[in-house]
Amino acid sequence: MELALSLGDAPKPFAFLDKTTKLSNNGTLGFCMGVGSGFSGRSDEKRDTREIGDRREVIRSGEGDKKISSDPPVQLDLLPFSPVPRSQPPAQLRFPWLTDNLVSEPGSSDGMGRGLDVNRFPMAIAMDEVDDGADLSSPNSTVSSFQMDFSVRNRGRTKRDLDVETERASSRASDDDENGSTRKKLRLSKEQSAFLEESFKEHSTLNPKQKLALAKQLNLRPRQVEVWFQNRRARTKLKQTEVDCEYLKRCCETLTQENRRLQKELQELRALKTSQPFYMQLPATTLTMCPSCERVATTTSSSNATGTNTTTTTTNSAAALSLSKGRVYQVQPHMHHAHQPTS
DNA sequence: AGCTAGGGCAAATTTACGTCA
DNA sequence: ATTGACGTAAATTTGCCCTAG
Repeated sequence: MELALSLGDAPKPFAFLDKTTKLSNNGTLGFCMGVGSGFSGRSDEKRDTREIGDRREVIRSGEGDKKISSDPPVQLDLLPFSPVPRSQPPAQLRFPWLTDNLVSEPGSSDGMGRGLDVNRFPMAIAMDEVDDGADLSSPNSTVSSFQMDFSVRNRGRTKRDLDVETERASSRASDDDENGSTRKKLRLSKEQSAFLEESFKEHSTLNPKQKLALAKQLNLRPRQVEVWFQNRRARTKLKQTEVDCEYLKRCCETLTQENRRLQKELQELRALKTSQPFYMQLPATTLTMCPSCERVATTTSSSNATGTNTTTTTTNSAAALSLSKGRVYQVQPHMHHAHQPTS
């Protein structure tokens, strides 16, 4: 059995999962389990990641160019997962609502565009590190769907509610920046969290500009945004691990049941062999499993007046096993046979 | 090629906050 | 109203990897 570890890699549902589910429903189990490890595993593993299409493959240096299976069976669909590979400089990822919000809207008094009006925050945060470079504004940018959703979501709440909530978080952050003494831990407001969550759905990692833009947008320190994304990735991985664990448990149970069933069958066959010795008079049949093609060759030896006659037929293992039931047979492992052409 | 500094990330851990009995 | 336990999220620490100089 091959276990390929690949936690939460692909953003799409797994075809493999459907397959294994089907198999399980039939009371059998596919002997190929992949359990994902999307965050490239432990830190002590040398790793490299590369994006191929919308797929991300994890390559560990200790394994040469061997790739971990990219088809894990159970995927908790929590991940956006199209992170920027380390090996290449982060391309400008699309954050449509960000790019818009960073550009002063013509006719907009606050200059922050639509959506979260962070200018309502009384405390200005130290954003001198924010690069006001032109890269942040895209000529093709449009109002993002999230921004629309964000506004809709807040519609039921009063302006005062939002102000109070976000002010609490941001003012605490600003206080910390200012006095620099004891750093109080702040809870992000629901709006800030939701915004970060939406960003995370777009991209689970941020390049520096996106980080700064998000920080500015939410009136947080860039470090806070960075930490939030780190923790979010950790949470996602934890959840995925739990899901994988559950899946493996079920696999284990199924395999145990199958093992019991086979043991029982074996016992029955043995009992049959001892209770009905007349079967021994039948010509002995040798089942030979070819390790490469997994075909079973049955060799029947019979004696006649002129000598021993041996015939060999090749069939697939399932058929051979079903034929062999109720019949005395010998199993000879590792006997190579000449592959006969199959029609 | 080897070295170093800087940055980013994962993992582990700590700490502060919010909730509930 | 207070308190302690507990869960969770924010923040910190540590160590590794990668890249640029």
